[in-house]
Amino acid sequence: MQDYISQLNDAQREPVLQKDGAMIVIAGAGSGKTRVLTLRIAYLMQQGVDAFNILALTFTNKAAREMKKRIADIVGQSEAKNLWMGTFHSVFARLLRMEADKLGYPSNFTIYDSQDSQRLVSAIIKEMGLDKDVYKYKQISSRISSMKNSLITVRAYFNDPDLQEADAMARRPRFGDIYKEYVERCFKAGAMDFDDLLLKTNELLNRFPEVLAKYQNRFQYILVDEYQDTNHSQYLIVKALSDKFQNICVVGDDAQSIYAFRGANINNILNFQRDYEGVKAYRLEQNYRSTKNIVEAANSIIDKNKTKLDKVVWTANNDGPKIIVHRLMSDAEEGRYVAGSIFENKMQKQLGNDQFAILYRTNAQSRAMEDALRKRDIPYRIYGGLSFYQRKEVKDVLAYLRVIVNPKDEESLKRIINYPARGIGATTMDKLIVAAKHYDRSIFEVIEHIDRIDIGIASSTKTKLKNFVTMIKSFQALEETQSVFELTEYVIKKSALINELKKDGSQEGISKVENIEELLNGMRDFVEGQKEVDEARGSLAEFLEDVALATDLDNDKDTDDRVSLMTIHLAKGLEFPYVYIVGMEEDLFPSGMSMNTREELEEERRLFYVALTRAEHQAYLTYTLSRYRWGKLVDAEPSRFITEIDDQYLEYTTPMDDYRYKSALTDHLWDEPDKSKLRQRKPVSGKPPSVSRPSEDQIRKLRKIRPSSSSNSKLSGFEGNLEPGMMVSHGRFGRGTVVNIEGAGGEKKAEINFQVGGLKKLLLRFAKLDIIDE
DNA sequence: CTGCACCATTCGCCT
DNA sequence: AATGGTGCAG
Repeated sequence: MQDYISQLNDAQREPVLQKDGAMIVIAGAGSGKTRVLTLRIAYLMQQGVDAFNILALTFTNKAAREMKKRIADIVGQSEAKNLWMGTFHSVFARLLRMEADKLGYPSNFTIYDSQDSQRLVSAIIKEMGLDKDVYKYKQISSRISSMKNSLITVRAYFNDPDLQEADAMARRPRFGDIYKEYVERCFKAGAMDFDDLLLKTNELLNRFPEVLAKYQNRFQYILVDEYQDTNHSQYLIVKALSDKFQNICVVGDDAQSIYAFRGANINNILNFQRDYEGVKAYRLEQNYRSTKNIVEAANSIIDKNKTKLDKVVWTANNDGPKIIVHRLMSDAEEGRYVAGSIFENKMQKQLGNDQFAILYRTNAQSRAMEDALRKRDIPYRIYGGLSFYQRKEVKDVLAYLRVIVNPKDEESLKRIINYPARGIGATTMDKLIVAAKHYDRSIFEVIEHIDRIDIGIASSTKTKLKNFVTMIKSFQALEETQSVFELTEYVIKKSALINELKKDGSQEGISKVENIEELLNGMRDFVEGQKEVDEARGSLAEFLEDVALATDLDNDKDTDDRVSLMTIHLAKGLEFPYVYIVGMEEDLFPSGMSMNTREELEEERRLFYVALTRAEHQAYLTYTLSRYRWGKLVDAEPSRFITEIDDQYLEYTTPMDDYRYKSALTDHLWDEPDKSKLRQRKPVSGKPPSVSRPSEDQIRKLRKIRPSSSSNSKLSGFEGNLEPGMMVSHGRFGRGTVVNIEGAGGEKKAEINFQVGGLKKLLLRFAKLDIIDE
């Protein structure tokens, strides 16, 4: 243990050795935060803290597994096994299963993925007879999701005139009714969606003080990784659980906050110091990952953002090569260039494929890269996109399994009740849904008692329904004795699902059968793996939960030597010697949908920062002048992010005359004044930055100490904005404390706890507030 | 009820 | 480009 600790630098060592209390570690990219987290946990255990009393929340399950392994190396496998470690979603799914009955849920509740949620919303809109062009199910579903992430329950929604008015203005006055029906249907189906896993945890902890106490006592030490990407719901869970002991350590980097679109609130990290007593703040600023050139280029990018904590990442590494900027005519050419460059680098430097990553903003961009890599016979692996478990044929098999575990699962039942076709069509389903609503039962229960009710279903159809139920029940009986693998093999045969697929001899059909075989192989591994790990039975329910919450990164086959292709979001936390960031174009990166507000643009910029800082040795930026989008060829122009990098770190490798030629075809490029620098080729020399650690004086100069109205805000970074924790005064309500800020622009609202009037939510557009300095 | 064919829609990042 | 919904013939 001492060996490990002595290998840390001073900044890393301090947070590892501080056993108790609240602390925040602001960790720059590549500064060794995983090491700090790992060693901190190991150190805690060595100091006598029981593994059972430690909760560590990580960003991916893979990160949790790896950390656990490293901890096991230090403190021993048998101890490390008892740690609660995983993503928010998987940890609290596990907790909810143990306490489900308190919330009226079965412990074998189903987890709806976003597709399930969307299908249900879509069905509800249809059933309610609403216009599907006005009520778009994806939009509605995502609004429900953001409600839940902000802990706005159906009741809270109907208690908030502002929200209802907003929906009325958006011409969807029935949103609340859809939301209500959706929640009820999920409950009746014994299903929780992703957001419920957090929302229901909050509900559990709020409604049952004894449950809260139990877990507060259990989780005496809490660690949260990637704290900058927690949403309000997650924030409250952490707050509640850590409230008693206040031994909380959060780690993160505000500059890498890239999940606002799914409710992450960067203020959680910016304001952490106000949430706990005597918070110790640590900064990890030395980057061990990348060359000086990359680190400083990345700094020059993030410097353009206003919302950030003050921190200066530096490195003692070599300068390294400049970032290559290369322009191409089309996305296909971009693919060829990247594949060619990878090929050359491999040959010249004798590198493996796994030294390279291609990063893009959207999954759709992977296609051109794939084609080019295939032509060059370069092995690659795509992460993300349509994940294996979301493919139709795989989901169908899983739907059978889900119905076996939880017959109330409406979405799965609807998927399989007539697949393969067994004469139970839409008309019958409609009747069943109406009946289910009428009797307040699940559809499956209605079918079970189909003989005893008259809902106008022909007796021949009733027989078919009864056969279906009998089949499912026979599967259920088998679940007791058979492994997941054996059961599934039986199910796909007996349900005739596999025959249905085998009938289709097309290329597609064959690949579907192969996918199901792969699923079965995965199950076999799961069964074996569970046997090895501990005596957990490897039950069907556990398998389904793993599958529901698995990210594509979790299925690590990273032993094989392949080029990695993924979105920048997925790349967070990873590193590669050579990184190609493709599609550096306006409207794509930054995304056209994120250029409306400063906040959105800053998030895109952080995303670019994340992308660039994945590179250890060399980064390439490519952009094209035209690209296929939505099946059409559209013009493109270089991303503003290229020009935002300080020129001294870049090398433009595209010949100028070439550019001029193409630009004549796209005249508007000449009109953009600040694109002019793209036409210059920079001299290769450029002054190399100093090698030593910057002096305190330099750091002070580099850090932008920003004025802040609050005195305890060493880490605050906002300019003149209203923030939680501030004291304000209002003409009518008097003095109060800002509890929360939500929304943006004209919709921006502050939740304020007034000393006299209590909690109020005010639209900043209207509210006349004065900030009171302490 | 089934299956096919065509039309329309949508098109970000993720658990 | 790809998926999902709708309409029609059997």
